[in-house]
Amino acid sequence: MIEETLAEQIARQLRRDILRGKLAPGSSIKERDNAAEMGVSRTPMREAIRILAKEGLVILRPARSPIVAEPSIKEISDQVEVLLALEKLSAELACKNATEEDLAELERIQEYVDLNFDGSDPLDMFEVDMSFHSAIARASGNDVIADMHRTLLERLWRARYLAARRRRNRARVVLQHGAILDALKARDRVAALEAIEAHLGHLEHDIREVIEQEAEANMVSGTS
Amino acid sequence: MIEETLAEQIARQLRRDILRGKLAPGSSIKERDNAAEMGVSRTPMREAIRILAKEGLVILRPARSPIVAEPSIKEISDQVEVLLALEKLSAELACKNATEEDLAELERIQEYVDLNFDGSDPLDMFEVDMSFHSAIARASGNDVIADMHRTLLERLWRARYLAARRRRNRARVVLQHGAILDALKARDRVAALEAIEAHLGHLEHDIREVIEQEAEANMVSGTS
DNA sequence: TTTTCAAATTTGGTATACCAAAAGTCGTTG
DNA sequence: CAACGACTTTTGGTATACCAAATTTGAAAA
Repeated sequence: MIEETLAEQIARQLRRDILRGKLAPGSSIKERDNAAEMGVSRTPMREAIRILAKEGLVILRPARSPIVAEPSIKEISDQVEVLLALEKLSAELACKNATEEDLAELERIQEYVDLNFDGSDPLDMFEVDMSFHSAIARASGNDVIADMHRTLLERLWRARYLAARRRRNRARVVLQHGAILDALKARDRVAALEAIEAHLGHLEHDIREVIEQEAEANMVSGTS
Repeated sequence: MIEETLAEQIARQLRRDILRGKLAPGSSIKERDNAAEMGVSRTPMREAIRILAKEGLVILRPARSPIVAEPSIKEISDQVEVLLALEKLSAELACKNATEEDLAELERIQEYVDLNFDGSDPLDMFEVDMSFHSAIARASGNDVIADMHRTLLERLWRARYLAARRRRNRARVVLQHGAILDALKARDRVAALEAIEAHLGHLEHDIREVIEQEAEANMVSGTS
């Protein structure tokens, strides 16, 4: 069979539309209409919706159309809180368990950022930043942590993207990543925790700011 | 429509069979055969399998029958590691955020255990123990933590059940729960962390012991 | 006897049709 | 004019049929 199932393709398309804001939060996703619109049957569309529900992007309600999730500020800040905790735990474990390949991977990413710091697409840089953090989670050697971390990054994609666009402080990011990397290479648990906290400490604040702004914008335009 | 969808009923039934060991790890779940066997069509069976896949109980392989997951010792110990971290984080947050109702709920469970300590069904006690820990996660006030915690408890159901059956040290459990509860009520972060660690510290060891025993048993009977 | 290739079977993916429940609508009645 | 109720529409849940890919099997050839 094909490498990627039709349902997964649909899910990917819908996910893109949702994260890019093309599908407004709160809008309903009727499996009949959407399926017809995309020229597929209801079966894969149904499964695609379930996939996105699992990812928290859409909400399944009994006997109701699924709707695009509208993450509240609390939900997002809860997610960031756990993301921070997971990453601190990762760093701690990585000091103990990280293989040389794990560290090399982190270094490779950091080098890439160094070289392409200027002139590269912000969205590209953003993806690289995500991959750096994912690599830390993987370096913990704990697959459950890596999975949960990835899930949270996915769910926070939109919020993080908005926050990252806002602040063009990539120089700071590079420095902070370097501090984390150095601490991990030295297997210095305390330094690693501090570096992580310094780096992600701003994240919740940034995200909260962006989300609140968006909430206000919606308030006046009446998309509540 | 009905309260519980047919797919969910099937998922519940399959989950029971898997966790109780009725469906051996590694055995394949063919959606055609299973659907016919249970007298339903493939559609809800298919969805049920996806639900269980999300829970980690079955593995979906491209172009292959789904099989019952056979969690390795590392997977389980990874899960326990995260469970412990989440619960410590919960306790820490609960010291700050727990409402009076949260604490009352914990106290209610503890009282129930006190009263029904003797003479009650071990499986019943086990469920109550799980609910105590879930309540701690909920008391953190962070829904993401509560969700992840619940997911981990579900995935660890079988391992925890085996471990709990083995050691009939419910007296110790009651005492340790009491210590946790006291620390939370006093909003004493350090004491809470210590109490959690003391309580769950044994868990990984117990589970590892049980799982290794089972692995050995499978080794000789050749179910590998 | 071994190897190879093609036909048949198995199995998951997709499309379509039908059903039942919930919500929306409109008319009737108090 | 308001409120209640029956009818229609909408929508998700389920069953069934068909398709394509992957595996298996068996026969033929080297």
